[in-house]
Amino acid sequence: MTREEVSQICKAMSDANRLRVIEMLTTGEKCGCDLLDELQVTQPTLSHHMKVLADCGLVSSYKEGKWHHYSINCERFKEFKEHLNSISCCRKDGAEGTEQKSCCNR
Amino acid sequence: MTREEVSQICKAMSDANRLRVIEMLTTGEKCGCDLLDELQVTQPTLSHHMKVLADCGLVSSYKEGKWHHYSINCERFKEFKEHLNSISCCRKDGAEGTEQKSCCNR
DNA sequence: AATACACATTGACAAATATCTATGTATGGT
DNA sequence: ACCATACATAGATATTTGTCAATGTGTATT
Repeated sequence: MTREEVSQICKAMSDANRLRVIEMLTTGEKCGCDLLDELQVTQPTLSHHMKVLADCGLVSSYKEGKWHHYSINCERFKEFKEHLNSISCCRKDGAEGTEQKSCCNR
Repeated sequence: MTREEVSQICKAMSDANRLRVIEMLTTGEKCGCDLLDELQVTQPTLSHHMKVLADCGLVSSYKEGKWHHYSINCERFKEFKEHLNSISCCRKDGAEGTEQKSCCNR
């Protein structure tokens, strides 16, 4: 997963309404109208948000009659989480005594 | 961690330059000038990005003489990753046979 | 004191984003 | 055939964002 892809997914998740959608989808797939009931936005706005979530690959959908069913793209979401988990914020070597107080190359 | 906090952190990570900064900080703390050497932005722009990263709590800093040393706030970053990991995209019960093809409440 | 360096702040601007209203397109029911 | 529902698209607008040039502040060096 490239840095651009990570940034695109983060951007998709940076909106509270879209985060809410993702939370709702964790309990199983939903149609747009179900999502719309819970959010304080108009239908075109939801449509826009779902496109953003689909474009970055986080959400999949299929059409059945009138309804579009949305669900989390589990594989994609896992890739994303694993990428973040691979970003370590602590030094891995056990040498606690050798902390470098300054890394500045000057 | 509230949804607003998650969205704020995601927004901070939604910029490729800021993601690059986070990657660089995984190898240890850096001063602004070190970061500036690697990025294709001016100093005020970097200053802006570092403020965004600091405001959401992802990055800490301290001043030493002329230099500001930046590092990842490990605790905060871990909180964030754990929050994401807690968002499951698959059903947990082992009942593969009972997949619901439609969740639409209509 | 004068200069150089590291960084923040201010103000400006273009691009991106979230949101809405209005409208179009299928689909299903009466 | 008509109407209601579910969703997308187009266009408009206000806000946010990324970026820069100019400038200010503190620190170290000469």
